[in-house]
Amino acid sequence: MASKITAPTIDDVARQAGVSISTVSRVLNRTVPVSDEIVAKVQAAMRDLRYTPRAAARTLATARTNTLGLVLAELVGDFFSPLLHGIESVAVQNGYDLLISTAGRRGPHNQLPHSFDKHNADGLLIFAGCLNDDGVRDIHSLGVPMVLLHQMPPDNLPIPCVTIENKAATRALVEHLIVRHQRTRILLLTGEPGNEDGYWREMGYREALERYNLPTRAELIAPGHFDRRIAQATMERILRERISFDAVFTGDDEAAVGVYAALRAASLRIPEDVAVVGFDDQSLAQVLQPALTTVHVPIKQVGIQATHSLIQLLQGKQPEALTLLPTTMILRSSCGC
Amino acid sequence: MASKITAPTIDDVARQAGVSISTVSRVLNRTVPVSDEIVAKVQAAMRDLRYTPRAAARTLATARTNTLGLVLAELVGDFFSPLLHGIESVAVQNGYDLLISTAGRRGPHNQLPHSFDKHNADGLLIFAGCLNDDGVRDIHSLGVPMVLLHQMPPDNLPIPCVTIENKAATRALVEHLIVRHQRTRILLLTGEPGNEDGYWREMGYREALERYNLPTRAELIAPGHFDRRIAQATMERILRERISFDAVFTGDDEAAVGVYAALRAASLRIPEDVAVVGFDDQSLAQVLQPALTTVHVPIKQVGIQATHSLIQLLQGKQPEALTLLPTTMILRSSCGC
DNA sequence: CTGTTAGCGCCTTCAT
DNA sequence: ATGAAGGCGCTAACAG
Repeated sequence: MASKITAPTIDDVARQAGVSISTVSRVLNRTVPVSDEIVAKVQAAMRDLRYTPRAAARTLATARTNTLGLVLAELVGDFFSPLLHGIESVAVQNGYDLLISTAGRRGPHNQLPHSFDKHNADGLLIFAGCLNDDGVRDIHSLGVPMVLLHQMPPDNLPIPCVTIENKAATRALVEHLIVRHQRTRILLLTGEPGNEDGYWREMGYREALERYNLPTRAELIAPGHFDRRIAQATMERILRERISFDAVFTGDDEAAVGVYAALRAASLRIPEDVAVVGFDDQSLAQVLQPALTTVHVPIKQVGIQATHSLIQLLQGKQPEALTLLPTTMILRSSCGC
Repeated sequence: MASKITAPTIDDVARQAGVSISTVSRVLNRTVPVSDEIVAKVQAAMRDLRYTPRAAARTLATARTNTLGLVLAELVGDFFSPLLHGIESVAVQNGYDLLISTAGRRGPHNQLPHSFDKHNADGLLIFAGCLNDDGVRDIHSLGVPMVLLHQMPPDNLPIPCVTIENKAATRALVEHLIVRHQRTRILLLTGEPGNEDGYWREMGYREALERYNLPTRAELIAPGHFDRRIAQATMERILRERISFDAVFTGDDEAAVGVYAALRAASLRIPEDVAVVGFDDQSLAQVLQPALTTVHVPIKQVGIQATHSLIQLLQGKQPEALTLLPTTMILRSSCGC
């Protein structure tokens, strides 16, 4: 395209080194022993010519792209960086490139972004919220290797899934509020409908209340959507309606930001008037004043594990069907500790 | 690989539709008019067979990958998400995929990550801190279309560069501290050596002091490296050494987090005892207490502009050599306003 | 408007 | 240990 002088090909290298292209290919791929002498000559020729093999040609010949496709919902937030970081580290370590794509923000779709058919990547890493069950089924039926992150496969399809322990951690957190800090009217800010993390966190919340014979009041369950603005709006409404509460489980840390803002605007003190706890332990959590009590999520590990599983799949091995990464409660000051 | 049954090719579609492969290719690429009737037949066949063209084959035939390579230093921080978001939006809009790669954290390298030769991507987006001057020269001499982000090309090479206005904004910010808030001993936390943003911010700082005949004291210039931990360590040292100061320009918002922590630990009040200002306007800035006065950086725009420039380059057009995006001061409470 | 054919650059049997 | 030749799937002239 840009340069008129066509880049050197394997033929150029072969000619320059006085060998056949198969030999060049062999030193390139170390697939078969080649005499040291020739290896040296070939490598010299490659260096001279500044030769680099054309990825497309190899792919066409081998039917492997050496590329992992990453499908994400939205490239936002504190969450996404460590995840990608984890994925990237094991991908490069295993010689894979990373092709990135976002599914757009309109919620789960039933198709991949059009560029992502099975021929651009050897396998797919699919984050929750990108593909609905139909979409997952479809890709799977095409025989595309894939692993799901924070989302269970439909119909018990044998698709590896990597996610985190949500329910028990939430229950422990809410019980902490009840037992340690004598809170009885605990507000729950939910995730978006269909979000599995949100679903299990809600289950954990309900279990904790039940366990201590506290009523589950409908007016104490409201949308937070793991979003600071939505959480703030919800809190403002609840304050306006004078619904009484003495604690709030914000669903995630991002939502906690909105909760803090609303509470501060209403001159309510944290944790004296209202205890606040989040989930994720994003880097934000330590910055908030008072520092946020939350649950640590090993998000980088999620990326690492998922990528490992995918690579195992590509190697014909059988990865763990479900990897449930442990989470741990982080007590800071916003709960009253 | 995974599926034994080889995926359908253009030949299968042609056979099924009763036409030649060129015709199929034509309806695929809309390069030449095809009769409606045949278009319909071909599309039906494609749908039946669940056909998707092999990207590698097209690439080999056309010498185009339809992929943009993104070279980043580290996938961390608030900074990176909006940048990637901007890049991604214009990439997909123009039919490009995104291949991501990190250069590792060991500072600028003189080579691309090995997977990133010119044959994997049509062009490269290179973020500051990934490639040193030698590296940039090298890639450029290969004729690879590229644009630099937050980094100027060496030797006045004609490589488009997209960056932001650092110096004037910093000067205005520091002058604000001087004029509005009567600060005279203003600490500067610098970026890493070689970081261009940091360099220009330091220049702005110096100009502001000069302009108001304030001395530039060596002990008031110390490393922050745009990193909260390093900034915090530096602040702790400065407090320990009882160096006197009444304000600090933290270099960026991330460093401001460390500064806040150190000042709080020393029971110094912001802004009464020490005024603090940052740079970037990351989402953190509003979360900090007191809310951080800073400079807004249109980081998503940087991504958008850079990608536009790269695409222009790929289209043979001549993009702006240097795009300097404007920044604006955001007055919040940490400066005393 | 449609079909035929020659590559694109590399890997991979198959010989040697 | 090395060379020769076919083919991966698609596009792009070139005919018709």
